Amino acid sequence: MSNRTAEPYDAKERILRASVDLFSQKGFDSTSVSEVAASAAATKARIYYYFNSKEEILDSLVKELLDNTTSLAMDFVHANIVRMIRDGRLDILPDRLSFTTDADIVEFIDSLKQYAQRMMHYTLQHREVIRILMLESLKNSKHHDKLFLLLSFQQPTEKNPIYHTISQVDGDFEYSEELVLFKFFFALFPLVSFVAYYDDYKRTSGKSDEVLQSAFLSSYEIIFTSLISGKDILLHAKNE
Amino acid sequence: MSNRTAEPYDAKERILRASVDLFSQKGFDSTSVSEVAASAAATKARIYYYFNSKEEILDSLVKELLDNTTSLAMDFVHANIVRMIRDGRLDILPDRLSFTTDADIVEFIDSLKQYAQRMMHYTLQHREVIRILMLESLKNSKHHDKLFLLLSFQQPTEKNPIYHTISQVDGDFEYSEELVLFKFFFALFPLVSFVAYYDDYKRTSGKSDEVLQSAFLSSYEIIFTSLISGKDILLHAKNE
Amino acid sequence: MSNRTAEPYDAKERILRASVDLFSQKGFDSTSVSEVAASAAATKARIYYYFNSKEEILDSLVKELLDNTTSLAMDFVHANIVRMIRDGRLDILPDRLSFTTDADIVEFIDSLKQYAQRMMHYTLQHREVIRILMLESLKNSKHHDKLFLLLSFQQPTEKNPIYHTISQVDGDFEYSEELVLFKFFFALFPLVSFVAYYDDYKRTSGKSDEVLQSAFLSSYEIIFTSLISGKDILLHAKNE
Amino acid sequence: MSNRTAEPYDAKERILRASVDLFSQKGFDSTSVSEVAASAAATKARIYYYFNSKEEILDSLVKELLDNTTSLAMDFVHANIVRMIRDGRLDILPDRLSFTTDADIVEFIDSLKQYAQRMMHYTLQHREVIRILMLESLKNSKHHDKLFLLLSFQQPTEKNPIYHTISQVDGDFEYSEELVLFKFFFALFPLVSFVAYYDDYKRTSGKSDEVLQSAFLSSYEIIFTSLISGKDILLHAKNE
DNA sequence: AATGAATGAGTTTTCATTCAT
DNA sequence: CATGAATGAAAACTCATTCAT
Repeated sequence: MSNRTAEPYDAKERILRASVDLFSQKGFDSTSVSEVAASAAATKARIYYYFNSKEEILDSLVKELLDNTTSLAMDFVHANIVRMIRDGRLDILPDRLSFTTDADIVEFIDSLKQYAQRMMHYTLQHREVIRILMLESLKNSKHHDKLFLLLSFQQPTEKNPIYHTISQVDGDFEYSEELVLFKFFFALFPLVSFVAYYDDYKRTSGKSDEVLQSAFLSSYEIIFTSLISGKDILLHAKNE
Repeated sequence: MSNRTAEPYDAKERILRASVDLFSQKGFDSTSVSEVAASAAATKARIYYYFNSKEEILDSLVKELLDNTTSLAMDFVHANIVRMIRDGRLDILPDRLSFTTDADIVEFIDSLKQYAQRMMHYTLQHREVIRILMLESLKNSKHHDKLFLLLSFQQPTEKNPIYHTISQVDGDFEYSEELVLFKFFFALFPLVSFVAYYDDYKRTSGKSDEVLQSAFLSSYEIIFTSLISGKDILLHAKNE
Repeated sequence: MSNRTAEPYDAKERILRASVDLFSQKGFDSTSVSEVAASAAATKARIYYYFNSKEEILDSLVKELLDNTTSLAMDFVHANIVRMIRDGRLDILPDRLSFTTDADIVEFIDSLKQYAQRMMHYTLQHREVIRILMLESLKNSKHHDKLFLLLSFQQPTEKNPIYHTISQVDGDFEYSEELVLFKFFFALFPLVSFVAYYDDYKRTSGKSDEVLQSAFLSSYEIIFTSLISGKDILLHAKNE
Repeated sequence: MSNRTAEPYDAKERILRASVDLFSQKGFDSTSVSEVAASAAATKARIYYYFNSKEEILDSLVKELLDNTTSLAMDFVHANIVRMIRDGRLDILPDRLSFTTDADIVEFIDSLKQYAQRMMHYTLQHREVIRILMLESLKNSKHHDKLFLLLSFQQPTEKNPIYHTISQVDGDFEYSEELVLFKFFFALFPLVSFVAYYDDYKRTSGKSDEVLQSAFLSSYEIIFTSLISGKDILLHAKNE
């Protein structure tokens, strides 16, 4: 309100956007504050007026992503899992979800589809930050474990809010190690990878956004369907 | 041999090993040549005697990984796919592999298991380089697309040798986009992710190497089984 | 009075006090205006509202010290030296003070003791500023010669007021070079050093304030007694 | 030997000399490495090749001074005090030195004069470093206590070598607090002050080096004569 | 009267690379 | 073969000061 003049965004926002661009293109370490300044049409000193260090810019970006994705996840958990457990329509077993009726399964899978779509869209829109997060998670950086936190929807300061929330309605639920590992590397990482490498894959494949995204969601659906009782691949695995 | 003194490896090898360690811990950009020199007990000048630039060290590491994994893959292709196509026991369809008899399926899946195990073991042993490769692939670096090359077993100088080799025995084989995407993000990336984050996941989960690796292979088996005709999840997807 | 709020001193005073603290701890150069602002619970802009520059804060502190010590010295000169010269009880010779009677010596030494005590107390109370002054006097700063001015009780704008005052009652008094040098390095500097290093010396020696101060005054008395005719060490020196 | 070309001193020496000049003129903090580089006709990078930090330059200078002055002092202690104690000609009492014969006093004072002269000459030659040391000693810097160490001839790593040496020949010697304080502020500090402010005092007084130095030594003689039994001012103080 | 926002010029330090020997 | 010495360029960050409001 105070600044109705030329610049479309205020300086702080411009610095953050420039940082996202540059960090995701060249990596955090290889991006100099001078570059950010030039790209954001700000002076270096101005950047240090808003942020105490280069790192704080990164922190700011990472925090926002973690907050928003956690929020998305919590919405889903509340609106579906918690509700269905409360209604006695869902029980969480160590190796699968157990629903009371087939209609419950259909409903759950349906809401899961919508959730996957929302999450894919949000993370695709912020795929540069995802890429930054992946980059940092691969090093011994301050944000080393942030990708893990993201994937388990934990905040550094508090325990996994999803786990906590579900615990309150289903005191003794627990996952098998095998299920957790499967979820991690064959469900969560694929999403993160898809998003992080989206532009590259798109360029290589030459396909449209729509084709790629719907192909991904189809595949994803197969995976998470398999995580649910009755028609799951993990049961196959168990039976083997 | 030329070196009568104590050091177990020659200088070049020590430099490469130190680089792997440091690059995978701190990232390529954040590792200085001085650090590599100190860690390798060599002088900076000596590093520049063996390598023309810091980048050339990285190139060397990446090339070796690509050569070896491609080699592993080609062994499998030759020993199984090519042989079975030649013998008329296998045909590659756009969305699945078609085998002549159930025994062929069993044999193929069995060799696939062994291949997966070999590949997992090799990449786990070189997981630092995998991590470096991932790091670089996420940036606009020179090695930006090396992870893609790795995943599609292409060398920068030549076309995909697997595709090429199979083409010679099955002139018109082709994959569906959906299958390729699934393979990429739900089979290849999970392997790469598993390997890259192995140490973190192990620490977090507290499980033993054996438990983790066999859990991963079990899950992996489910995925690649589903990529083969008859018992696949992609068929499910199609039917839906 | 104008300030209804909590702060015990007005902003300007707080800034000066914070500056004394910081300048004497870290030196003028190493203290940033931001630090002063933080320490004084004021904004940087407010500091520049009261003072035209960082240097002006220092000037202000130094001026106050010089004014007050000069004032103390002038009191002594007027109340004792001027009075005794006027009364014909004292004459200043190049290398010593000459008194008419032994009673005059006793009286003079007695008032000198009291003066030394007052000066020691005042400078000890403001020892941070003394330290700042010493610091600056050792550099080629604007205040380079302020310590000399202090020690000779001169103000930058006027001649030595002590000299001037005494001249008015004793037109031809003059000091020998040797006496001046002795006074400087063996009387004035010891006082300044004692004050500047008081805290350090106290910590090192582990003695109480009282012990230290009275030990110093005893020693000091020996020195200035020796500056007076009859029982002086300078005469010894001359005789040698 | 390797560099017989243009530069009269090698680079490291030039950097140290330039640093002495600048640090003593402007203070350590206010001197930038760029200035040192320019003044030493070296590049900044070259300075950092020889010294790990700006501080290390200072450390180097301070260390050299401390080593050399300690060395000078130890020579005196060995050649005189230790020798005379061993010969039974000297005993150290809490408040004075006690000699066996008058000839011993004369001899000792004579060697003390020579020592004072040597020390004055050495410190005058290195008066910039003395000034630096004083500057730093007045702040809470790393070298905060180095002036104290200098004045008590202690090295940071070892105890006072003089004390230690004398202890070996006179197990129970000890000084009175009053004597120590007198020595500090009326003997050691005057020397340091004289040296540190030599150029300023000379300019102000307009006297020649010879006049100043001999005037100082005369005064100094009075002081240290007074520290010796028989003709001392401290005895006066005691008697009072 | 008071200040939040901003900055040009500077700071210390690092680094990949070169080259004479 | 191998390296000690050297550096131009750039890094992250600081600071005294200004000024519109």
